[in-house]
Amino acid sequence: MIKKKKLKPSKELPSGFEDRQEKVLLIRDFVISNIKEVMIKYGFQYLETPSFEYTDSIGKFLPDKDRPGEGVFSFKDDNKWLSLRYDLTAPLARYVAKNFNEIPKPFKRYQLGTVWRNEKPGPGRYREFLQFDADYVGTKNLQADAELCILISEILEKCGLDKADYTVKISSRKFTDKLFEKLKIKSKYKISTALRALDKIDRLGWEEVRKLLGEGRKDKSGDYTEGANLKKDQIKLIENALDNKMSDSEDVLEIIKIFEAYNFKNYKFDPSVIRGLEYYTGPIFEVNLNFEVKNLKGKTIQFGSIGGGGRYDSLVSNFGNLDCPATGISIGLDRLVFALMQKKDFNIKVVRPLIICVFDKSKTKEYVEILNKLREADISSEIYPGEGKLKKQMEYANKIESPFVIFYGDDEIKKNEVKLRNLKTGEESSIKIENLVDEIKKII
RNA sequence: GCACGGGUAGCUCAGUUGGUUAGAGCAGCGGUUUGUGGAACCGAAGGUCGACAGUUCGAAUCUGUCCCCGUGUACCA
Repeated sequence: MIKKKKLKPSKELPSGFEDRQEKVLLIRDFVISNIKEVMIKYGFQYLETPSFEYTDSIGKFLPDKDRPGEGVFSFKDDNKWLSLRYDLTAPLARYVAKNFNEIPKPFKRYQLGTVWRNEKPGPGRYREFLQFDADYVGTKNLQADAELCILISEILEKCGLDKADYTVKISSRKFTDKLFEKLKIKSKYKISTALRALDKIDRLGWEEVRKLLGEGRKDKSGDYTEGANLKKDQIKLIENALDNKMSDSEDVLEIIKIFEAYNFKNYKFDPSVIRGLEYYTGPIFEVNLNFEVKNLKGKTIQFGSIGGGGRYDSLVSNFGNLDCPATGISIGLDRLVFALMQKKDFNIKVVRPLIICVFDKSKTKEYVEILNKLREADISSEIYPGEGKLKKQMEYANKIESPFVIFYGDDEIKKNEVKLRNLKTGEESSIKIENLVDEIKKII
């Protein structure tokens, strides 16, 4: 026999995927319950769509690639390409197109769901994450856009953030369209390169962005990025237009008016908000946090936005000849939770069971009697689920941070009582069986 | 994709100019009272040093290729 190397399965996670543990999940649940309350208050319907869609219905199809739409996870099923959704907006558009006659117009829905992106992960950026999405479909009324910004603020404040902790930035695709028109910049390449450069002002600053608008930029690792090759005076004019924090874009002005009617103040017009290039057609928004966020090693990181959105008046019409304007906003919940945990001390109560120690397996019936009394009173409890000596059972109780351990051995059974040990203080007390539930309810 | 850094025990890491059987701390397992945890002590166990090829009497260490991870940068509907 030839000895072959045993191939062990890898215990590593695919890059960009994470195990999420209880503490984080409980805070995420808290955020989700706040979201649901706010959405009900604002009159939205709850919707769920599947994780997979046909590839051509969730994004652009790239016919020259063997694998459709780089950036999504796809596989071929029965000769048709399927992909995991990369956001909740495209599936919504598909849903609206499919159910166009049945749904009310306007249609307001919210959705919570996992989305997947087949991209290189980075600090705080995963390839699988939970997204929250709220959309108004079938209305051009800019009150919808304004309400989205307001409702996001309400959610954030419900989660414990102050007004100073975040800013809703708004702009409009029309602002930059107008600007480039004025400067007679017509090349699509130049416009998209310039937009991407402007999107980086927050992170890189004007000095670097000027290079990206001009000839190009070399980053500190030595990598070179081609620039938009604009002329110096054009760059200057762009800079001036963006520094002048007043919008000349009608949709932005109207939204600001609506904000005033709602007495909503925590917004900022910021023309450097760009957000993707493809489907937004009008107002765009972005939600930024104003406090420092540290990574797991304690290093302060550029956290970027936790969410954003905008108006996409032509997305639904891609599915057919449907005239259907829409606007939406989304939040990356995992990122929000990560930041919230650093800002606020959540004393989320993690419930741990009381443990009934096992002295003798043949006494299981007696243990179960105690267990049933506790569980009937909704007290989290268990009979020690492993095997081993009392020492091991105590170590287990300690490790899972159980509040109390119950001893119900021969001595106690004879006296019709249990011994209760407080794992924090080490105190022990004897309690008659009939008083057990009441006594425990008192101290827990 | 591009650039730089890194892959040694379950985890965090050390390993000197290439030299016998590759080390530590923590965790885990057993014990120091078989009815008492969080501390301490003792003991045993745990690794084809990311993969493959090459140089060499000899490779965790040098060279090449590939894979994976991290950071920056680009892309991101």
